[in-house]
Amino acid sequence: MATPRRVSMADVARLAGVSSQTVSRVSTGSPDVVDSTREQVLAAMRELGYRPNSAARALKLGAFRTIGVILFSLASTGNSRTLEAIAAQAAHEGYAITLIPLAVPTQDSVLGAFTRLGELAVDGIIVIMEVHLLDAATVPLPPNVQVVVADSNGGDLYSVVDSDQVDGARQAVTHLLDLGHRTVWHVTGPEDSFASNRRADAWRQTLAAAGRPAPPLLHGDWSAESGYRAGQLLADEPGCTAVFAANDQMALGILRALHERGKRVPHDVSVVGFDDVPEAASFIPPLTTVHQDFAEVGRRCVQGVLRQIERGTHETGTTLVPTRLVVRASTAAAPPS
Amino acid sequence: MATPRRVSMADVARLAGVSSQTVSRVSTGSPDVVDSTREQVLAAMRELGYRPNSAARALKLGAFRTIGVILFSLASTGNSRTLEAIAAQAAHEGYAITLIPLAVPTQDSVLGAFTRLGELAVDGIIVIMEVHLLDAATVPLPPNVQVVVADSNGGDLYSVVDSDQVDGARQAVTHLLDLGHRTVWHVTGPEDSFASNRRADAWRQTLAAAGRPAPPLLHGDWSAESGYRAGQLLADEPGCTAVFAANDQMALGILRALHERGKRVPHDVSVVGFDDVPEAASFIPPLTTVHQDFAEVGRRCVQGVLRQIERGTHETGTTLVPTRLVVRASTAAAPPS
DNA sequence: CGCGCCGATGTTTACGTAAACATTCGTGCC
DNA sequence: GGCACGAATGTTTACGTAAACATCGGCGCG
Repeated sequence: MATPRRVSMADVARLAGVSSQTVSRVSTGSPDVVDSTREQVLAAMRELGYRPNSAARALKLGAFRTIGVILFSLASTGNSRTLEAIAAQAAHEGYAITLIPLAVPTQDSVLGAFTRLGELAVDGIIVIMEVHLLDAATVPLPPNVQVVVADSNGGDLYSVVDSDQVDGARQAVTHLLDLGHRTVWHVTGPEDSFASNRRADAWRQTLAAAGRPAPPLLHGDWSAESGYRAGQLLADEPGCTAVFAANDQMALGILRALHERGKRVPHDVSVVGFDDVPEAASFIPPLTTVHQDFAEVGRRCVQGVLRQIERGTHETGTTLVPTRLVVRASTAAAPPS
Repeated sequence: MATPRRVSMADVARLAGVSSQTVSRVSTGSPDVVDSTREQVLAAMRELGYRPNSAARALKLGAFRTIGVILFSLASTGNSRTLEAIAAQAAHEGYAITLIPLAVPTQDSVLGAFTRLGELAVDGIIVIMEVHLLDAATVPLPPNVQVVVADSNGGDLYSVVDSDQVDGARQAVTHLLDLGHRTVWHVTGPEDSFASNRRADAWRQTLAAAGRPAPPLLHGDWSAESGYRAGQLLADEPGCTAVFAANDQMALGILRALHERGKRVPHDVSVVGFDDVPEAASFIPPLTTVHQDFAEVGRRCVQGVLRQIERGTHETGTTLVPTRLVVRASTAAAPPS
């Protein structure tokens, strides 16, 4: 177990017959090294199996080429996919990702995560979470660390990247109205979710703009089970011919409830979801839903942080990634009344 | 933008009127500091907002309290959930997670990831991936970095943690046979997946042990769409009354195909899945499936790496996490023939 | 032909921490 | 009461890197 001391620049320098500073120059890609010397150094590196030590580099530079990602749960498709895109884009830019999962979504734990990331000397932070848990006044962030927030509400304090929830919901509702449905019922997500609230707001406004009455809101919690319960209620509403669910899981539950109660989709009731999870195309029937481009959200998060890191500026404002309605087989013209 | 130089131990020491070494002792929790002094130092830390610099600490100690996680995709529920558990457990043990996503699952890219993690001075590595991509002979791992592999085949070279695929598949098939089905069809995952292969092997062996003929294998790729295609074939097989799908997504596709062809589940055909994704309970009908405890897999991965890190030993062998059949409404007694 | 400039490389230093070693001081024991 | 010991704290040093500064040598130009 005797750890054979790591190969350092000094070792490489000795073998190559140059100073360690020249090795450093080669390592950082400085142009001030003549080709022949560079070759010699590279050869020595190869021979010794030299790996730069990022700890020493970080100590010297005060930066790690690392982005911290704080999130609460990976259980949702959206978070997973966003994280995956973040990781991929960061890797592409030569940055590593340090993941801080939060056991509970409280402000205290977010604070703790910021603290830990501060110690870890990350260059930037991406928070995948509702922003109401953040409060700039109490968060002791190192001043040179930049933050981008995904899946959140306001871009007042931080730079925010999000899917265009409002337009997605609008497309969904409009689609149903265009099919001749008199109005559209809505099953919403948890009350403390901004994404859920924005979708509900857009649903209400779209109905209002079309001069249609808004049926009472049904409350779910993103889970298929909660959608199932809502679906049972909807099945008993004789006037309900169109439902917009705030996500695909709840839509799945609604489909099952309607099926069990003998309501045919889309013949009797049309259903639209939100997210476009890969399985949505295989629901019974294949689900019409609003596609979110999580990969793009992740990419823009990384680009946003890196831009701020490079420029040393702090940005605010919201970047919206377009959503689009994917029409499948769960929606059809309203039944003749 | 003038970066106000970070607070260092020296600053704290000056304010507290002690040497920086004493600050270091307090910071590392050494017992050789008298309480009154410790209090003074802690007060100074609070006042200045001191944060230990993990880069310097890592440089000094040669270790980071960081675990690297290499994985190919987060798209699958299993990987996401496993990663989440890994992150949670690691955080609990005071370790950070550095995520390296692989764009392509080739040996070269795994090698590159190892190299990067080597530079990042991680203490251990967890690989969530098929192990056939690893080849100890060619992977230049720092000798003091420990590796644990999840979701893989052999524990010859590394310590492996996996769900008990074999027992899960056995339970699924046995359940169907016990219901009176003459035999069980199987829709398998991608050919290069060990998990998929093990489930298929166990399926075959369980049938053989029961003296039943094994129908031809149907090949899928984990996706619901591939399950749908397999389901279309199965719907045309008059003798097919029971199907075991290698994951829940494919089971979903099968359910849709059977539904479209007028086969009733479970009345005409019973279907069992694998994974127990949260939505499985809301499929039409609710899916009987094999539950995997991804959280436990993640936990054991972390525990395995940390144990090796602490002891400085290299372990091999496989740890199996139990799986269990969850019976819902997609399976029933075989129809009278 | 000599001077100055610039490109290539070497030397020094600092980053923040913790181990190793040094020092101080009080206490107990002979 | 002096001496040895050990607990508490201070001093020195090294970890590996890269910036800042120093040096060296060659080449162009007057």
